[in-house]
Order: sequence, then C-alpha cells, then structure tokens
Amino acid sequence: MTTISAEPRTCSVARTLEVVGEKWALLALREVFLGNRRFDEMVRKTGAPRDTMTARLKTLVATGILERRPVSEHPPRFEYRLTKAGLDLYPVIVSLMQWGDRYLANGDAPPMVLTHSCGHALGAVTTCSSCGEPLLARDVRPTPRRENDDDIST
Amino acid sequence: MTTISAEPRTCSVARTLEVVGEKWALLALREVFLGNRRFDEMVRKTGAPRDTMTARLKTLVATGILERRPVSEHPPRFEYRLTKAGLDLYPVIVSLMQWGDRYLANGDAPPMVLTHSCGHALGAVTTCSSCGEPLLARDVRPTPRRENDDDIST
DNA sequence: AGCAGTAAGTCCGATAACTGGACGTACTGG
DNA sequence: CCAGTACGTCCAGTTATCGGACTTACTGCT
Repeated sequence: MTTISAEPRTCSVARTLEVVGEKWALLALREVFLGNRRFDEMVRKTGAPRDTMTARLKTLVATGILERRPVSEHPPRFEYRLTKAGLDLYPVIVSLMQWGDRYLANGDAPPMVLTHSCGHALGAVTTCSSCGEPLLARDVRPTPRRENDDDIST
Repeated sequence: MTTISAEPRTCSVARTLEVVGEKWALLALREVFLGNRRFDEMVRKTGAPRDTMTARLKTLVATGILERRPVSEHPPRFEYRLTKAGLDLYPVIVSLMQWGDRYLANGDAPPMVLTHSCGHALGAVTTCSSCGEPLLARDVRPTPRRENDDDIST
C-alpha cells in the first residue's frame, strides 16, 4: 500500500507564496495599495526591471489579485486595480512594513508613516478573531487531526 | 544641487523583503513556528533544495531572525530557534496562510487548522492598534510629509 | 567489527530566472 | 516635425535554483 509522499507539506502559506512569494510581486502590490496603478509608475517606484514587472503583473492578474483594465483607448493606457482578493492581501503588506519599521530602522524614523481613518498613525496588530487578543505564536498550535498526520484516509 | 534619485522608494516593505522575501525563507520560518527546528526536517517538510535552505538559514541567522545553536556536541547537531525578531514575523506567516485558506482552497477545507489558546480555531484579523477596528486598505493613507515628497531637506 | 542509518551540510553541472539597456509602437502637445 | 510619455518586448550576460551525489561524524544493531 503506497502512501503518497507526505513530505513537502502543502499548506496555504506555500500556496500563497507560489503567487506572491517574490519581492517584485509584493512591491508592485505595495504601489497599488498606495494608489499607483500604472505600469511605468510601478517600475519607477519599485526599481524592478520592466521585464520582471511585466511577468509579475501577468501572474497577479492571472490569479485574480489584480485586474488590468484599459483606462484610455486611443493612446492605449492601462491601469492595474486590486480585486477583492487583492485587497485582502493588505494585512500581508502591512505586517511586512510593521516588522521592517521595528527591526530594520537603524534607529531612524520609519521611511513612511500611514494614517488610519481614526486619526492616528497606523500601528497594526494581528488578533484572534474569536477572543480578540493580540496573536502570539506561543498561543497557537496545530489542531490535532483525527487521522494519521502524514496520510489521508480514503 | 544634486538630488538623490528618489525613485526606487525605500520603504520598510522593501527592506523586509530583502531578508524574508523569498519562498524558502518564509517556508523555513513556517516550519520553525510549527516547532521543527532542525535542518533536515525543514528540508523535508518544505521541499527546498538543501543548498538553498543552507543559504536561506544563513541569512535568517545573520539578520537575527533565527539563532543557530548546538543541541548536541558529539554527534554535532544544531537547532534553529526564533529570536524575538523572528517571533514578531508571526503575523506575516499567519496572514499569508489566512489568505491562502480563503482564496486558494478550491472549495476544500484548509490543509491545516490552527487552534488558539482561547479554544477556538484561529482566524486572524489585523486591526488598528489605536481604535481596534479591523484594518481595511481604504481607511489608510500615507501621512503627508512636511517636505517635498521626493526630496529630503538638509 | 561491520553494516545501515541519520543529521547537517557541501559540491556539481544543467537549467531557469533575473538584470540593465536598447528598441518598438502608439500616441500627445508644442 | 520633434520631444516626450506610456507600455511593453527583445537581447545577451550574469546569477540563482535545482536535483542528485557525496562527505563527515556519529549511533545502534547484529
């Protein structure tokens, strides 16, 4: 009875990284979140090679994170807009930024400050949706599975 | 008066991605968060080439995200443990997982469920630390700077 | 003692991806 | 007509990644 090699774990982290797990993809998204939806702008503000940006945008569109829509017919111009799925990647971007502000700042002020609509500078906290407490790694465990951990029963 | 090219924006997202902005680095971290701290285990569970894993772990250690500590002298064995900085990357991993669960599940159940110490299955919500509201991209704006946006005054 | 096995890497050659820069096309505005 | 912008594509050179074999240092079994 052959067991399918359970080894490389397929989890949602891995799946997500197949799509956005690369510097330029995430930086392109950062720009879109900042309101810059045009190809050249993304290239300039991120520093990505145009080729690479083309490729990343293509997969972001293919996965339904961005939508490429014409914004002018006659000089053919396009805009990349966030879909619902794209908007939901905001926590990823914000947590990356938050971490960088804390640990890569070299004592300088953060290079960019965001303001929340409540009027304060943004600090993001990831919380448990059930109890509302800030999320700490030590408070979280994989839920034990009914079946063998390495094998899925028929 | 030469202005430093303001073009490729240096923000904390970019800085953070220089360190963890790659699939295998994040997947290695996922494993450490799940309690697998050994080289071979990370290789097996992530599917990364051993070479690449070596390289990633090296930079994670160099940046102070992981600590490589001997766990046995005589068969020389090592363990990679999260530092404080490493633990603070938890929100990044969790948001990636969360997003994958929502958008890459194909209607299947999430491949892994986490349980929070409050007793419920983990759903993570990123909130504003000032007002506590769930964070939506549309409620956040870059804080206007005093000086020109592209130039830093002397 | 001899053999199998594990842990933690290193080394290798083939392939794939990334890179910067030049180029193409389709326009607008002066 | 010329300069400029937007949105790419094409190229050739460099770098990174990949899977697999190999090394070193042990332990445990027979």
